[in-house]
Amino acid sequence: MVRTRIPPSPTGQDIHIGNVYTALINFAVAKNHKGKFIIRIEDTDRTRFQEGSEEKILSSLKAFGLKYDEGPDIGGPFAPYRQSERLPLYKKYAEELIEKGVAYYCFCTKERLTKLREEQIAQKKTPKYDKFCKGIKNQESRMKAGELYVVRLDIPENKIISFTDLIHGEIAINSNEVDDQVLLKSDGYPTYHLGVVIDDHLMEITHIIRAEEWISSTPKHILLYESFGWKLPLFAHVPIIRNPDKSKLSKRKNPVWASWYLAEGFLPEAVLNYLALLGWSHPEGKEIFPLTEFIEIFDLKDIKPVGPVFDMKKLTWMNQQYIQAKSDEELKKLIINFYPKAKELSEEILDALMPLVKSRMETLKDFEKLTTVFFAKSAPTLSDPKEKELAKTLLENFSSISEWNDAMLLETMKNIMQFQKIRMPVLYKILTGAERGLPLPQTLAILGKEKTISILRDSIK
RNA sequence: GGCCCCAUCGUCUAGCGGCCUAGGACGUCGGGCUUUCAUCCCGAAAAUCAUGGGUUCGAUUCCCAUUGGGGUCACCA
Repeated sequence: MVRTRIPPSPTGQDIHIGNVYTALINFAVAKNHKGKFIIRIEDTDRTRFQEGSEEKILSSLKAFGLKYDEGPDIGGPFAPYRQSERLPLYKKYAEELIEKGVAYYCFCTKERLTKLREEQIAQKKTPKYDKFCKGIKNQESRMKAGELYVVRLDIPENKIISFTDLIHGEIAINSNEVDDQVLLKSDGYPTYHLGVVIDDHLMEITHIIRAEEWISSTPKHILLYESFGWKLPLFAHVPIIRNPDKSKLSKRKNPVWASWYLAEGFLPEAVLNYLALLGWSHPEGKEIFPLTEFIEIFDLKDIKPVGPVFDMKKLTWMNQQYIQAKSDEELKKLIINFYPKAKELSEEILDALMPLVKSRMETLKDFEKLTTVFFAKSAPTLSDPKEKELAKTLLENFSSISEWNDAMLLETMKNIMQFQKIRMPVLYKILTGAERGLPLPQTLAILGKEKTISILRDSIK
């Protein structure tokens, strides 16, 4: 049984879009193998903990359609799925490591650690803990005296630790490059390294699929698995999504929160489709395909190890494609849901608007600015005398239209344009305030004669 | 800086030794359609396959080096 997971930490206002990408891959691998996709909240950093973050993360995941089989809010056979609720476990395993002699207590103060690091940096050496506390005397009495301590992993010297990454292949790192990582913090919480390994094992995770930035700490994890005598899971490090300047996608340079994309009117399935195309391509060269199809044909080994740049332009195009593929009825629902004010319009108007609006929306947000004329309470008065004159002409001509439909309106407008030697944008400006927009005759036909006339009256006041 | 990962049009990518005078998509620029703007359709520009060495009858494809980019070096994940 394939089991994958993502371990978000509730330290931000929402889930990072890069994590949505990782979640997508985890989800696809699990579902492709008819396995389970799990969410485990890694809330072990009390200083960075943010209230409400977990709820937001979970709701975003749901909004994107990445339905998880086990998680903190829905439970599962390996509950609890929140690390803060599993504290005794980590302590127990940390002690086991001490007993086995592969970890040790450390009483070093922040000050000593800082000083040590500064010295090492001054000597142009890689900062590393000097194992000062390894085998130190009086441990018990110091602990009893209330001294703070941590548990550190005792990294062996000069040992090659290698593993096969499903995306990168063989990766070997010398243990000399690895620091004696703190496993259990002085507040009793585990660090990421202890927490993931224990929980991934206990929760029977088969594939560790995470971002590439974790490659360098994988040796620590492997050492832990070996120390516990546990079977190693499969590792796959997916590329890190980049800013246009190639640096790691960050909120300073790009919108990164999942809900931002939703709030901007991007469709979840479009975002997922776009994400799927990063580092991976459809065997038939398809650009647009549903999640179900992706799940069916996706294979981890086909992911390219290169860090792709996040291209908002292509995402926007993708979104537009998805909007166009919607039926009028579906689109209407999406719009009302996104922009509740749309309900002020009658069902009839909304229905008539859909085909007009569909090919002109890149995001759901675009509906608002495309349809302002329908929501305007009164039209602004024109100041330009020429425009005013034109408005009068329109008023006269429109008033005499007996059959108020787009064909008649177009005919009338064409005549005026020809006679006045003007182009369409001029009429747009007068009637809608903008120089372009939805097809004018249709717009006015939907608006109705009465409203159109009143706009023109207002404008020449 | 040490270590690790990576390297095909501006961007996402196809390519897994000969089919490549390198294909597709986004974007860009032309054109068509047309009542504006879009959609849609057609076309164009755009990569000396980072560079230099090998291996081979033959390298975008394999190997090495260099260069460049990224990641990582916390009681954060």
